[in-house]
Amino acid sequence: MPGALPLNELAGWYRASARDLPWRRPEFDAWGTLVSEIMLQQTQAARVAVEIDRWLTRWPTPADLADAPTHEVLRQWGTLGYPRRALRLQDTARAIVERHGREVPRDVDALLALPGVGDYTARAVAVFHYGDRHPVVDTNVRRVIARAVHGQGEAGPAKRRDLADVEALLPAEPAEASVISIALMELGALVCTARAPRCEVCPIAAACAWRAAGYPAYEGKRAPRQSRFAGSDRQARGTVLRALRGVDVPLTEAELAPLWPEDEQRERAIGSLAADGLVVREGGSVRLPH
DNA sequence: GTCCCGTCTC
DNA sequence: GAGACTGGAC
Repeated sequence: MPGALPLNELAGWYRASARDLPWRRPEFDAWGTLVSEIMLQQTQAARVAVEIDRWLTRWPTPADLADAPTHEVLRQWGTLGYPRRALRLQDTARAIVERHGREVPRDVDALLALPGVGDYTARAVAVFHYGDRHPVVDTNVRRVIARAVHGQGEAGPAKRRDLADVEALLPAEPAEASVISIALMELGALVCTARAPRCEVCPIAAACAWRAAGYPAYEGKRAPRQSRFAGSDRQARGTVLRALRGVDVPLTEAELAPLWPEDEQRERAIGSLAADGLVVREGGSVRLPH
């Protein structure tokens, strides 16, 4: 087992170099933290940063979002991507109102039970807002640990085991553990990046097992190649939903047809959007849910 | 064109 | 464990 990470160097680097992001402001409450973490699941921080304040101004509490018309929630979600997250966020707001007395739960298992909240998001809220001690493991953290601790260039597919691995290297004190978790994420986002790591400015380069081994090429399993977006069902779904966000009336199949001329794929896209609850078919028309 | 990268479903 | 799911950056 390689030596321990220099945690003091890492924490010091974070304090000096962290980006000034809205959700790191001290006045961000538990709800704001949860909303921002859901948005950050699939979307770059810079894009979330320009949307989060507008969202929280409109729906400052779970009760406000629970009562909102779903079509307005989808419109406000805009082009953040993966709009099923917006539906699940509203479902989560309703669950918080109904099951948790309008307060975002602190307990990790209660958070995990909320729709759209998985291993990363549940612990991010418990750690970054409530200050509890848990491993917060996203892809950045897994890559940093893979390199610095295990001497591997890449992390390979996510495993449950990763949580225990990270937990083992966190300081015992919850506040210190929280800083290390956020610092590992920030290091992976800014310095220990996937494609062009900037080892010359890395605060833990001297202890990095991958660097010490001479940057061996990664031999393990890789995530499968992502299929093409152009011409995909994903693109067709996005095209239909974008059109519906832009109007406040249902669109007929005839109005949608020119936007995605291939009939079979357009129908499949509308059908899968309806199955997800993102659109409603009514007669020969398609609309956003009320 | 390639990469990004958490949750859910199967 | 594998694949679906968006839109934008590079």
